[in-house]
Amino acid sequence: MFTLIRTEDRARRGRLETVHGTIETPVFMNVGTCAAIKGGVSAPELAELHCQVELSNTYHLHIRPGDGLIRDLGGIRRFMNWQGPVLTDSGGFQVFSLAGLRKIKEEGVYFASHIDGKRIFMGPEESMRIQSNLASTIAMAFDECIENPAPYDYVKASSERTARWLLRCRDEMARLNSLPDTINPHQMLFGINQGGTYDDLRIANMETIASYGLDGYAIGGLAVGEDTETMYHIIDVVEPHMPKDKPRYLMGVGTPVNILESVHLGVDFFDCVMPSRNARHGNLFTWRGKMNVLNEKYLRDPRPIDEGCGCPACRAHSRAYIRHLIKAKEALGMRLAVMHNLWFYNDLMQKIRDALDGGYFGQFYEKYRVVLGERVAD
RNA sequence: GUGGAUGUAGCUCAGUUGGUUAGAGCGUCAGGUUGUGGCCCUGAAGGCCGUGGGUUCGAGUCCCAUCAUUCACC
Repeated sequence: MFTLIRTEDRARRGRLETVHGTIETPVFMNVGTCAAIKGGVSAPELAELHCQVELSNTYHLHIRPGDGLIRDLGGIRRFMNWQGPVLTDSGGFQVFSLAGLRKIKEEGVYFASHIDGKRIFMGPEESMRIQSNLASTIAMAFDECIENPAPYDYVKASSERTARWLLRCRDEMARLNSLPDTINPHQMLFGINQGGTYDDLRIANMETIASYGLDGYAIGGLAVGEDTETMYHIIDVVEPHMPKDKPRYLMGVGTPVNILESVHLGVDFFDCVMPSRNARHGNLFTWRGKMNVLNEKYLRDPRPIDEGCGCPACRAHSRAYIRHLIKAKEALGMRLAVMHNLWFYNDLMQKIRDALDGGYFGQFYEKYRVVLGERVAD
């Protein structure tokens, strides 16, 4: 059940109630591909970082350790001891970004595992069955994610096929949810909009899938090669055609500024590997902009990463220490950096929600769309 | 002490029969990273080629001496 609490122009303050807890939106979902946040942050610690929704991945968990095993152990939430909601990505993106030797047909995709090269088939029904076994709160539709730019005719054929796959996802999900031994019989399904960088294909696709009456709608196929202005343009074009009373999810995006701009355009859900991946290489986010803590100027800097930050790294450790740990490839260095960035992203979303609640999101947006994209001065 | 081997970037090493401005990997410095393969990409700085002499139009390369490191044998 999704409720719009307040809007300011196109920006939305909402609430999604699920069987695994309530999600306050706009929200950033913390990416834990293999039922783990890379960098060594456990699920209970994730809660301390104010994470609301954990994101895991169908493709990776299907290959290892296997969705049957996770089902036997009570589903992914029990497996990783995460109390809150979980969103599982369908595997569509990974099939196209990781797997080798793929062959796309109407029934689904034939591809080779990136772990051992084993031949695997995944289609809409397989993806739904895996996600049902994982027993996530929200399942994503199985789609084809096309890199931009791509030829018009190919994008048209592909997005139409993805829409046909979506109906099969919906039907299979309904069947699985009605089975007596399903772990989460209330599993939700989000459809995914495709259409590359072509306005007419995006709109046609969105209008088609909006009629399917799903639990939420995602914009996929962005931040995959096109420039940032094109990405904003597509969101701007598609958003008016998305159901107002359903959550909107922009997949795989993005930088703090990307998120701010997209909330401004009416998006509710986000996920991105950026806070964790960048953290592992010393790129940290602060309220005064971006920082590379590996820079030599931080060699003897006794200050925390971001003064005023309440994260476990900033409460206890200096820039000099964290710089040393990452350079020495100590696991603790990555862990502290990842915790900081996840805390920052969750804090960013909290402040966005506060601004929407307080009716000053416009001012907040104008101020931070500039600051957050800059590099910290000192 | 005798004989051999090796000395080139911070480290490990390429460098053709002597021929433009001496290269690579790693490290360092600085960018990038968007539904995650603990990756990957881009750029930059950094050299009296152990030292001194010689041969030559021209030497990292050939010759002599010397120093250092190292191995073998006394």
